[in-house]
Amino acid sequence: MPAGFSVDEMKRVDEVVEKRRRIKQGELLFSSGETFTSLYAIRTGFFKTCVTSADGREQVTGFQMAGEIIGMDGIVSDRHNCNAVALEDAEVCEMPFASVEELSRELPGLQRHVHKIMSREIVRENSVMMLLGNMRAEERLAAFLLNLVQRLHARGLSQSELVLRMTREEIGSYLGLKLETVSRAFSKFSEEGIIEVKQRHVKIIAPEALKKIFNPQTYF
Amino acid sequence: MPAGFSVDEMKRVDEVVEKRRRIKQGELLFSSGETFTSLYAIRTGFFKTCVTSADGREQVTGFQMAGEIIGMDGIVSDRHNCNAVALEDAEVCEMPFASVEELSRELPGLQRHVHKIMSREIVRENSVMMLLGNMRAEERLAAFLLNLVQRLHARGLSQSELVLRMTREEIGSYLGLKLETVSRAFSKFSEEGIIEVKQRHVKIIAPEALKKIFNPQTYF
DNA sequence: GTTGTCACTTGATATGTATCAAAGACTATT
DNA sequence: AATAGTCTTTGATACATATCAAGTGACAAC
Repeated sequence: MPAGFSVDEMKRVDEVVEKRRRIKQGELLFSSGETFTSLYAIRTGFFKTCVTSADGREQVTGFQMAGEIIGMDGIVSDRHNCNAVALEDAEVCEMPFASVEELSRELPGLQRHVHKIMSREIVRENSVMMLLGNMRAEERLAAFLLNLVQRLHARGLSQSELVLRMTREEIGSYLGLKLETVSRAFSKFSEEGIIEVKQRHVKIIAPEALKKIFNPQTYF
Repeated sequence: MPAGFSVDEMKRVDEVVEKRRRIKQGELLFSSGETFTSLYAIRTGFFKTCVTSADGREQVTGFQMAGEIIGMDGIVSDRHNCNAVALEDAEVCEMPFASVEELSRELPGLQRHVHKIMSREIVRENSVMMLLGNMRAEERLAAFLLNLVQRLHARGLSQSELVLRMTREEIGSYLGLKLETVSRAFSKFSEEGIIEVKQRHVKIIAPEALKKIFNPQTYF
């Protein structure tokens, strides 16, 4: 994944990948409390990560797709601090963190890459905090949809059509809303002709309108 | 800060600290968009970090005190992605990130330490997401107070008394509440004899009651 | 001591989202 | 093709927090 490596270096990075692991839909890649050993690069499939409070409330902390790295929550305490659940059949590369650290001591490019991945996660969570703390339901959903298509488009998929891998409840958990509120926001967007929704199939008709909802001030 | 170094190693870690910088109350240590060069270790004082949306809404993303590291948001894009504001006169150590990376390639202990700090921030933000997404006003404030005293106590200060360095509005921004709601929650706790509040001076009378509010299920 | 400013508290009301409830739509199983 | 189960939509109502407004208290400057 990191660019700018020689053939030899690339080979060594490849060797860090210990093995591939297949995860079926609904299964856990890792769970909270489990000993941390590895980061995982998602090759195919779609995950959610979530934390659970002592009294059982669940908060989805992110949705991850092919090419993204999960497991960094485990580094601090040598135990995972969240659950990672496959939302569709998935395949990941297991990268023992000790090997990642060892090799990144030798390859500054890899080291920098690891740092950037963790920093990106911090910055992403900052913007989720902004969503949860300041935005209204429709703004949250607009931001969520725009973020999803943008990431899917970066993977060669459509800019305008997407298939949601998660339920309304999971979207709601991520956005700090109840599933009914998510459903109503979808319906509202649909009525306004901004999107077309058919179950989990979403077609974005008016991306500009979504952006306007997400961030009204930019448009006056 | 990291333990388990030899005298020589400790000396080299010390050398990474380029210079000290004093920040007056209300001033910025760094701001969003600014070029990222360094992490900062807080020696004394108290900071908030916050992000601002395009339409001017502000979200406080954290409060940081002596011994904590800020600036990791800047690594991913070589630009800072949040503002760091001193809430009281402060002194920080500037640690050029290039030097940190260089030295941590030689000292596995330092490397691990850097990784843990970033992972800790990811995990912290996960629990803030839980707060913002699932908890009610009083639960949020209870969690906030418990977290603050716990961190202050770890620095040798009282377990039960604290002086807030931030306004009700800043607490509210962090917790996704309006300042009036924060104020009402303080008053409620005070009426119930859980805390004593006198402006920014807070005395925790019944920590168990706070813990119970934060997490009702644990107590039945 | 007086004035001004800013932070905070408290009350009344408004509003957005949650909750409760029921029905409809899709998927998987048999 | 029928059935069960899950997910989703929609309506009616409840509730927590926001908003608006006024007043109080603390601190700094003069």
